[in-house]
Amino acid sequence: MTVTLRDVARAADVSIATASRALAGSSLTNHATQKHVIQVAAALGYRTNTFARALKTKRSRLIGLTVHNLENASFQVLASVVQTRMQALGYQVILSISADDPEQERNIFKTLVDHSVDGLIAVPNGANGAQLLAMEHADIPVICAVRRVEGATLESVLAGDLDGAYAGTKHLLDLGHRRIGLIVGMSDTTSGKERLAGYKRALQEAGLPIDPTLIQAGRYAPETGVVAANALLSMPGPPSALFVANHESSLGVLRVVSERGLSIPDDLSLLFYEDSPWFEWQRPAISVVDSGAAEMANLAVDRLVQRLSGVANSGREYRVGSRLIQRASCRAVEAH
Amino acid sequence: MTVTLRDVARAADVSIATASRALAGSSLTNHATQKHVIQVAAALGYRTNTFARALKTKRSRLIGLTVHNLENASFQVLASVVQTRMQALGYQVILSISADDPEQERNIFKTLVDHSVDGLIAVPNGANGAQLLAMEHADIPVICAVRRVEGATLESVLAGDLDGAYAGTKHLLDLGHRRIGLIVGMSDTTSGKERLAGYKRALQEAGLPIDPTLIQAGRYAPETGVVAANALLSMPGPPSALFVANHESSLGVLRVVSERGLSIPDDLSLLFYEDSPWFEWQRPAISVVDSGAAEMANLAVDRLVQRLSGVANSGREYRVGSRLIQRASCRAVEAH
DNA sequence: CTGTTAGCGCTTTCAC
DNA sequence: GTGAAAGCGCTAACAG
Repeated sequence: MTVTLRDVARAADVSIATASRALAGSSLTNHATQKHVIQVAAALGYRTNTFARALKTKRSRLIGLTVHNLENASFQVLASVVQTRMQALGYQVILSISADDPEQERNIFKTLVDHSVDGLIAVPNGANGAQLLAMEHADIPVICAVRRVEGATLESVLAGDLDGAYAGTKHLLDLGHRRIGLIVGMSDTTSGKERLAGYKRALQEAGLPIDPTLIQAGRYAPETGVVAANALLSMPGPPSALFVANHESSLGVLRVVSERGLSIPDDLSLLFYEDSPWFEWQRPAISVVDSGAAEMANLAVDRLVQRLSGVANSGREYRVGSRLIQRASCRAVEAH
Repeated sequence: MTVTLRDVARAADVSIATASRALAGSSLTNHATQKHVIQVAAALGYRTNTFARALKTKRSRLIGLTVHNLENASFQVLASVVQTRMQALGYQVILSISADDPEQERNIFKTLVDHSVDGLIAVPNGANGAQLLAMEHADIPVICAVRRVEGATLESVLAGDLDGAYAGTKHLLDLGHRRIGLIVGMSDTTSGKERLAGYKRALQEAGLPIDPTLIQAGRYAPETGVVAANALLSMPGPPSALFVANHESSLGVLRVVSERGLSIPDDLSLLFYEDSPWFEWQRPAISVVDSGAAEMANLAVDRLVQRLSGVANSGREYRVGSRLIQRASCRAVEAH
């Protein structure tokens, strides 16, 4: 039924080994033979059996991609870019969604190893570093994207979160805001920690005290936004600006703003983190610290491709600079 | 290095065949042997080689998933649901992005066959029906989702687009709108055609003429929205409501509305199609005809699971009913 | 430059 | 119930 290499060899009147070589375009020089074999193979509709090949060569031409979810705009971009570019290079990508859950992630990695992926691009949870290191040890290159694993010598492509949060906070400060609410990720994540640090640095540089009640850290989820925004906005001396450095929570914040009938930026200035196409066409358009998702994705692919071609693990961290994009959701206020 | 079945067999002091059976939990009855083998395997850290198994059994435990893009909220949901549920069933999903391009899609299908996927859930372009049929012929179940392929006997899980567009249009009509601009997909797509039909039917039932200048069909892309909205809004007698039944173009429409400084719903009523989390928290919140992406995704998985378990191709079309969700972007106007 | 040969690790008849 | 043995389709020595 399916046509095998043997059929091709027979039809082309060469040995099975020659057929294999011809199709692989290897050290073989005889153009005539090669051309002939290729032609015959095409005529027969031959397609090489990926399993037989993988069983022999131990490479699958499959790569793994793990993200927390597909709601986050950065992860959407990552998934699109990785799949499109790797496909063009002859790799297929196995997509997995970890929900940022250590145990699910553990299973995912195990399964990916079972499927002998040739490489992995992962937005890691942070708790399964040993497993990732074991993959590297087994010669499966791993590139961490967006998040990294503390203490593991893994190549990581990250955003310039500290600088980004600093720039965002400074922007708000320059506009005259003095009480700036921060909604951020948990401090057990790279981005949560760094963005918080950037916020604090900007405040300190401005000689302002850090008011812990103005800082709300939570999971990367919409609910975090509603809880945090409500807490912040219900304070006795509520902030005049909200810096939402927790992308998933943006939706929740928008909801609270809407429910409270707040007018942006008159009643409240809003600055988000990680751009999304929707932010630009909100009314008003929402200013944002863009973390460069597409650039990170491309860099991650570049690194993986390098590693796949044999380059050793640099163990290095790459950073893509953040950019403040001013739109219409932040207004200047009288400093008091 | 890697521990194989043979190692397990040796360590458990049984034949390799017995080991295989024990692990597979097959017709073997001797519980003792089985338990022992399983224990030994676990102790050794044995993991079955998927390629060797696939080479032998011709099933890969891999399924393909093809979507046009990951910007469309429905496709995000589809991808999330399919990957999460199939993973739980022990399948991995190979994600591919076709960009709605027939040629790319052709290659994707070919590659998926090369990787011997056990099944496929596809948002088809429509032009590669023969290939899909060939897959079915090769015993690879194919489930079309969101879109179908004209004239091919493939199971398809679709939205109730005609009824949805009818309900949406009727809603606008009931609100008193008489000139309703429609932005829709091309008529060579199921959804484009059906939504247009629903729109027309509602108009006809209301005894209103169909003004072709009020209908803008285009690709599923943001640009379509800007071109179409500009065309519609620049007309001598512009529509008082826009029914954007082309999800990808919503972004473009929002942009035009924003650029023109139009106030929603005072200057213009807006009704979108296919819900997105962002629509709810726009200001104003945008009314929408929700096509039930999650329900479609789940149904598609259900169907695939059935087919995978041996159920024959029903060749049937399944429809998930649409639902009108009224929010704040449509207002009543004086009928004239 | 090309053919012969030996498996990759597993499942699955077929005997016992 | 369990073992022996035959490959699945391919690649990669190793000869020639």
